[in-house]
Amino acid sequence: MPDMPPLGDTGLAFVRHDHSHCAKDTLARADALSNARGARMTPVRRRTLEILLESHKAMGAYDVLERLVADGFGNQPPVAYRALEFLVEQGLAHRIRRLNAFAACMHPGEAHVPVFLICTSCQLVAEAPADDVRGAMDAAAASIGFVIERTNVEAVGRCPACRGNRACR
Amino acid sequence: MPDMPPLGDTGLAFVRHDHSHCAKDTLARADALSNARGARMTPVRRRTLEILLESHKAMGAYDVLERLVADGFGNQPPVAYRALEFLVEQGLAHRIRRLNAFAACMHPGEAHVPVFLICTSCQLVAEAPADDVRGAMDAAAASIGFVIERTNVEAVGRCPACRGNRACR
DNA sequence: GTTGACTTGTTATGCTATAACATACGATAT
DNA sequence: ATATCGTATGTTATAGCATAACAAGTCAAC
Ligand SMILES: [Zn+2]
Ligand SMILES: [Zn+2]
Ligand SMILES: [Zn+2]
Ligand SMILES: [Zn+2]
Repeated sequence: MPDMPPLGDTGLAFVRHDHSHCAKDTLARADALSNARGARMTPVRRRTLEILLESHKAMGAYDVLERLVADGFGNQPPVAYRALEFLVEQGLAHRIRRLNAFAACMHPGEAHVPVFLICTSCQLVAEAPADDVRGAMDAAAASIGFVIERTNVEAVGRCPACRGNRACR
Repeated sequence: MPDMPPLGDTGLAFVRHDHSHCAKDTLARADALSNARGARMTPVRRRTLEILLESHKAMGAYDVLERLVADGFGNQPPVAYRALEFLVEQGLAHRIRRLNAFAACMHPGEAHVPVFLICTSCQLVAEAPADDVRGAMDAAAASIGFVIERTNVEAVGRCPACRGNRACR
């Protein structure tokens, strides 16, 4: 694969790339990770992850549900919410609170602080590497004796492609 | 005021302090700011800010609404949402997405990147100063050509008081 | 006093999320 | 084998969050 970005594939979402390979690879890593942990990657859960991996956009639970229904799974909200909850717990997906939506994790198994860059034009969501963001937050918190357990760090703005295009996609 | 924290009152929410003074002062600054800008601080809007300022907790729109109703304002959701929207636009309140709730800004008029520390035990929310958090985010974004417009940075964890108490408050 | 911009009230609806219970499945132990 | 137990899924019902759209009131400028 000659014109793929290097392994530090930050912001891959905003770069033209072989997404089918990208998705397949991430799914494989997720499977391996689940196996190694003894977590049960059941059909609904795996299908839910596949659906999230179809694009670098975030999906609402009800959108995921629609897709699951089409595949013959139960058609009530808990079906989607439970599968998504499992994926989030396993670090295979992230919840994007700003969008009330979920996105597949592009770095499953790698220790990383998810920082999301959300393009307001094309709706793509990239997971940026920002370990120093977490460092800065820990420092600020520590200065007042607060101990951080979990974080949500999200930013909306415009991706390189959309800033280039007048009309955007 | 001898035992008040110094002006860099970060994490004030987690420190015992003269909150009535804290609230009155913040409200006064908000009023001044609105005046200076020609923004219309109408009765509902001002009352909404007062309600948010009653504590350092975040409040859901429907909780705010209940209070507004008790004061004789309209009792439909848009009444609360519109007032809250105004306050957020004017930088007098912040939306805490993780909680689907709103909190008064404790630094109105000061340029600041809101970083919220949310205690899972006592529900208090502090606005920490973390300009280097924004710096780190901008750097990460810039490295892939993304331009950040707005951010949500939130952390849940435990505040100093709650870590000290076995049973918490 | 009429116009026009803005604010508030009100109706109605849509979207997001979870509690609670029933059923099915799969592994383990007797 | 079959009883048992934990886990996963299906299903019903409801709770919680948010906004569109229109009507009615307010206020200042012309
Ligand atoms: Zn991809
Ligand atoms: Zn991730
Ligand atoms: Zn205070
Ligand atoms: Zn603030």
